[in-house]
Amino acid sequence: MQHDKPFKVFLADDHPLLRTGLRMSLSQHADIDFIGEANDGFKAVEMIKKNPPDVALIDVDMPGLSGMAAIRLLRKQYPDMKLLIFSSYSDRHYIEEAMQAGANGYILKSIDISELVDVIRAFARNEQPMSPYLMDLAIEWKNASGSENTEKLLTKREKQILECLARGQGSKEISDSLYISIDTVKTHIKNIFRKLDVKSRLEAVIAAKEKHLIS
Amino acid sequence: MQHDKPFKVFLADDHPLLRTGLRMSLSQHADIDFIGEANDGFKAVEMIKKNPPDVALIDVDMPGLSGMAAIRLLRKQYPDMKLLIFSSYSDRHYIEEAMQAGANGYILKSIDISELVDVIRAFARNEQPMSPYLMDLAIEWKNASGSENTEKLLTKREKQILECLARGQGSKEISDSLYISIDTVKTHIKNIFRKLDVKSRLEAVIAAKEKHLIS
DNA sequence: ACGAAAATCCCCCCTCTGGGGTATATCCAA
DNA sequence: TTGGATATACCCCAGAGGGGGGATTTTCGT
Repeated sequence: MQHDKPFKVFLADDHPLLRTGLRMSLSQHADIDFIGEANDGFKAVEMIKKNPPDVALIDVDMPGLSGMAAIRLLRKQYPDMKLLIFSSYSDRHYIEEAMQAGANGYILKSIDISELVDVIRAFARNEQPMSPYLMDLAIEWKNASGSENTEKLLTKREKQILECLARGQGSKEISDSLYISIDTVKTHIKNIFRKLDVKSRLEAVIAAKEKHLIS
Repeated sequence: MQHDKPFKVFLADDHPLLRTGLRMSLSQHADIDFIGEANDGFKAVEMIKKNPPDVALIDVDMPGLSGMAAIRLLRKQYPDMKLLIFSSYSDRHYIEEAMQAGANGYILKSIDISELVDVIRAFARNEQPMSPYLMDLAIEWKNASGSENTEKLLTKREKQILECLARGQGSKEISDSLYISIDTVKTHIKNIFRKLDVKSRLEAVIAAKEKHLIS
């Protein structure tokens, strides 16, 4: 491997200290070339298009364009680029969302630097060092058509009403703000309950938040 | 200032890359001595007690002991140490909680490195470079007795029942799980509503989450 | 030991919620 | 074009939720 060209690595993260940390850490490895960094999703996409890396580490939580959205954009244009989500949280739903957006991996920021370097190398070499957990998830989606499970579960109107519920609005308030009958609101809510398998507004909001159907 | 002893700076954060970034960045400044780092609140408190710094940057979101809790512990023992919360989010309630816990400042991780160095220097020199926003908040607490507003607003039992509400439990379920009458539960809930100035369980949970009274 | 705060329980009353139907107009894809 | 999904609206009804009291015991700080 030492005789190949160095891997080109890019980082998108809005924390200057963290970018410095990676820049410094990777500069000690001759087989890795840290070609650039950005502090938001838009700049990341722009820079990556000008100078495409082999591996891109992309933070989920950035101002402007989020990491997820950036990956969705990049994946269309670069089917083979290694796009790795770089996140603070091991939330199951984030991981699922990332993989569905087209990420090749999901890396926690609490990772040790030496391990991170190994992971970057492995991805660059096409070794796909996925954790067993991520493997399980990937398999789940392949057969269970998981995307529809939460994407198309609720209709637009139902999602809209769910947002109202999450704000604590009552049926009357919702019917007033949407200019529909209170009975219609109740019907929608009943359907939401059935689809989410819950028995109260509060449970519905909790379930929806867990499934990232709402803010 | 160049003739004084270097400022001793400590960092607690669970992201190795970020720690490396700060270590590297501060190593270029002769007037700053980066004396140590920890990846969780417990280790941070322990290390700080062994070798107290002048300025400690403490991440809010760490495994084990949180940054807020660590600051509460440290503040008791070191009234003059500059304890700075280091956070990704500019959530108003986080900031309030941090200041109430005894933090001297609240620094966003998106800060530029040069600016961060300036802020650390300013705090070490006792200059208190607070943002106008933080100043306003500080003044609010001084006269409005803000600490009691959310700290002692709800009794233990009420907080406990609020937790149950946040899980979506109904009055009957709560009365069963706490071995009290359903009327008592309803009384507590009525008191919670009055104190939080809301009219429904859902609103209560939303308000409580905003005020960080519950998870 | 005292008084205040907290926790417990009960009453009445009315509205809202949640579950069960049924029905119609619309729209979209097969 | 035809059937399924969607959005709309209505009915009934039991039970939970929410607002107003009042009362007792327990806990806790001074």
